[in-house]
Amino acid sequence: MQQLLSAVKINVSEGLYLKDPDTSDLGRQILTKSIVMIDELGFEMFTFKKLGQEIGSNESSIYRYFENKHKLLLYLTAYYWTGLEYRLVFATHNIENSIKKLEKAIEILTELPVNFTNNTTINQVLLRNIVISEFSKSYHNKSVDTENNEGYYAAYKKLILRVVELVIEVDKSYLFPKCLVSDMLAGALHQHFLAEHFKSLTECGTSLSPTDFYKNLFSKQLNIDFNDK
Amino acid sequence: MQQLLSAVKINVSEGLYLKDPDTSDLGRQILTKSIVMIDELGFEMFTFKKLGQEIGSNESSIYRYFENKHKLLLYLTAYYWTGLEYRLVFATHNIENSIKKLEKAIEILTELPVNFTNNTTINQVLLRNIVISEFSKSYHNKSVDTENNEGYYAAYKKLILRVVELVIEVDKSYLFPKCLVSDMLAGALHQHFLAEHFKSLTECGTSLSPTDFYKNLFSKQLNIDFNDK
DNA sequence: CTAAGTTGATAGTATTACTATTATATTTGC
DNA sequence: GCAAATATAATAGTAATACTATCAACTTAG
Repeated sequence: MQQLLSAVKINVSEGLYLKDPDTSDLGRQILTKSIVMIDELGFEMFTFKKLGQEIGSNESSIYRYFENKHKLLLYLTAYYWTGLEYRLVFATHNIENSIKKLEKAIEILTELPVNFTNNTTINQVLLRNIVISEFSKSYHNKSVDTENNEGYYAAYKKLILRVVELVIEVDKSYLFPKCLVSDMLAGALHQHFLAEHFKSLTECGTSLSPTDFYKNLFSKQLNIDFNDK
Repeated sequence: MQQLLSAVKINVSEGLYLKDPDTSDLGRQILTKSIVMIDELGFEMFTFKKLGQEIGSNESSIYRYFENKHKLLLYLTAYYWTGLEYRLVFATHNIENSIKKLEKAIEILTELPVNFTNNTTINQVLLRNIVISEFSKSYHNKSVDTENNEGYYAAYKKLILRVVELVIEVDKSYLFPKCLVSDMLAGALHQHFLAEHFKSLTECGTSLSPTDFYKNLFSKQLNIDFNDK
């Protein structure tokens, strides 16, 4: 399975780049180092000039891959959500029981990842940090509707709707499957953030995790028991 | 009550401004117009220079009130959360039944506001729009821990912890009161945003609202019925 | 009436977010 | 092995941002 995953090439919406960064050394270096630098500096302080200096390349060369840093962020987050969906599909495809399936889905969407592929270009752990802190900035802007039309959020939406199907499978009568799943996906990021910076606002920490919270939440919402055999 | 509320002066943490904007004409104009402009342009496109031009004043004069636009955003959002807490306290203080109390709290925290005070400086409706789109940006940055220590998020935390108390009053045995409330407060903003820009990811829209979702959520989590008499 | 405080106007700096141009490598196709 | 195409590097330049500093003008309080 590990090998299977490492062989998967994750495709990201073409509008997000000018030139596919996964087809050249420089492109892959842009991905690798931008993740490290955005994690380190935060998105606002991160610039293409600084990135160029880090990778011993030139600002203008980076602009040939990405129109601007916002598009790069969209690329990285789309990559993240697509990767999560792959994981979800692989991890659940051979589970028969739909409750067990949903349980697995919750785990995958709420847990912090380890580096789950052998991909050496993209550091999954740092990428997850970026998604926690920066993803909401990618859609909280005035061009969100245009960008949504361009399909830049397709990976995120697809992932949510896939889990919505699982929820419906478990409880057809539940009124808010979309709210519940979209709440969980954004909420899990938020709870991880609170656990790090606003400890007084969450029970999540060393003994309890967002996964525990959302499993409990889902089981009561859908009137199911994840501990049943 | 309306008069009582309009007489309330909302105090915001002193570190957020260099000079209290509520003590001069220019200061109040900064508040009034910045809300309109941030709502219109989005926070990134909003600048003190443009604001100065709008209110017929000078960039440098605005800098005498706020160190930078980030501090202004923190001021505005702190003002918003403080105002919400006032509303919550006034609306629940004469309710005996703790379930009814919690129900009221959910309504206040998840509904879109009308202009609930006579305050002519601050447009509550626009301010709420700003909170929906921009609040998460205010804490998603590298100085969040310092700013948290300075008390810049005190209003937000106080509000959450007040509702956490209500949850505990209703169900002492529930494991995740803080998660539940912090999830709701961020989640309600998120659901309103989805309803506007990602309709496929939420049931919230014309017939169902975030309030409906979270009332349903809380009632199942805490095993209570908001429709009981 | 004077002193203190408030505002306005102007100027200046470093940085950002690009675009354009040209030179130099490197790859590839034949 | 060479020409052509492509990729990268280097440099320069622009408009805008996010400030800081200075000084003059006006307002207000004692």
